[in-house]
Amino acid sequence: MARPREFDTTEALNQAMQVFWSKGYEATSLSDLIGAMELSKSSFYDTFGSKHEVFLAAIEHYKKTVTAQVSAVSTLDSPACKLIESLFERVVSRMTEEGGQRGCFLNNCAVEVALHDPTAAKLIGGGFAIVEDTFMALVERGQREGEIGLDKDPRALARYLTSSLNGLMVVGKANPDLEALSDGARTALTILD
Amino acid sequence: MARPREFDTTEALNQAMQVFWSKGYEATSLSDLIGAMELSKSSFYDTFGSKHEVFLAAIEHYKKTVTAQVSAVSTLDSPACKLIESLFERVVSRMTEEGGQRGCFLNNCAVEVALHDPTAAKLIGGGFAIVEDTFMALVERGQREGEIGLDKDPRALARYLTSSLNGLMVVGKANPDLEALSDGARTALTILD
DNA sequence: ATAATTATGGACTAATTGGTCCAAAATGTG
DNA sequence: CACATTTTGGACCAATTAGTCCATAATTAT
Repeated sequence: MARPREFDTTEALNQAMQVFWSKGYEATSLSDLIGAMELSKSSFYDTFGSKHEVFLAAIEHYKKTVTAQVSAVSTLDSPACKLIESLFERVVSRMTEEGGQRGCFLNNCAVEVALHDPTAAKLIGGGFAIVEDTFMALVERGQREGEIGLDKDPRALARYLTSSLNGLMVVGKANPDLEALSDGARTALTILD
Repeated sequence: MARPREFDTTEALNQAMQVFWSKGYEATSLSDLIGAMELSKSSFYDTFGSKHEVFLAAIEHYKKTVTAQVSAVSTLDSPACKLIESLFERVVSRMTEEGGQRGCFLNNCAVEVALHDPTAAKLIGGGFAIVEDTFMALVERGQREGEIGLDKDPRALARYLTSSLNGLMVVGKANPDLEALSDGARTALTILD
């Protein structure tokens, strides 16, 4: 029987990503996946191959959607520093709101699987690179527009911002405290002055 | 038969911690544990109760050993800034050396289980607090000794340093690149000047 | 040496894991 | 309507999961 014509592979992948994001790779079972993706086991293996392949596809999907959104921020025409600040603010408020403690999917994957899954590690590293490049573009713009001192190395600053942002999400997972995260974020951003 | 007199509960716990640290909670099986701990399944359940209880005990063990070492750094009598720098350097060099990509156990646990295991989350949060308090003590000493400006809020700075340090380890997991991590660390520390 | 204690290996669950396979059923096409 | 295609549910698989239990064996205390 032909798969119902309205079946949406991308949406299924999105659902898979949500599950992996919430539960982690190991803790996600096949029944979790086919439940969320709303397809049968046979179709699952037919279309996606294996749990691991879906996982890799989910990482890619995250990069194409969530990470791409971050990347899109750099095209807005507010002052660069404001945009950087807004990225940090968004993370802090997401981490402290009800049910927002999933953090960043790339982040979670990096910690859980990078060490034992080189294929995934490469994809994840690519995702971090997108974020880093976004920050670098913003820093360079900030320098062009005179907000950020020219003495600063854009690449180093971008690397710093990337790891700082991820640090907030990790610490926030164990202790999603608004004051602590705000302190961390605010202090991290003083470096731009 | 009495457990061989030389049996060392603390050492067994240490071995358990090593496994959890390397593989994560979900990916660690019971046979992994009893193999590393060198005891029988029956003794395992007899002495430790369950996989989950051993996990919690392993977190505590980490706090008592590794985290305590970090904490001990604050008692050394080098200049405070030097000590803070050395903590960052240590993380960067460990993350980039062969087989050092396990990162921080608390960090890994926070990401993998904090969301679904409140008991563990509390223990982990306590571990982060030890690190934060260590940084705060160092900052305050730095201020007393005139290295760090009095305009800075020690608590906020400590929170910042804690999340920065953890950020380096997360990013380093996916991409253990010496230059990238050094950039991140060096930039993070410029805030002390 | 004997008795009391205590840890052990291994048999045993019941459930779940990821994954395969196929006959049946639904669909698209002529 | 009939034919080919495609997806399905569900049976099935072997391996593994965390965890229990007990008769046996080793140790300690008397």
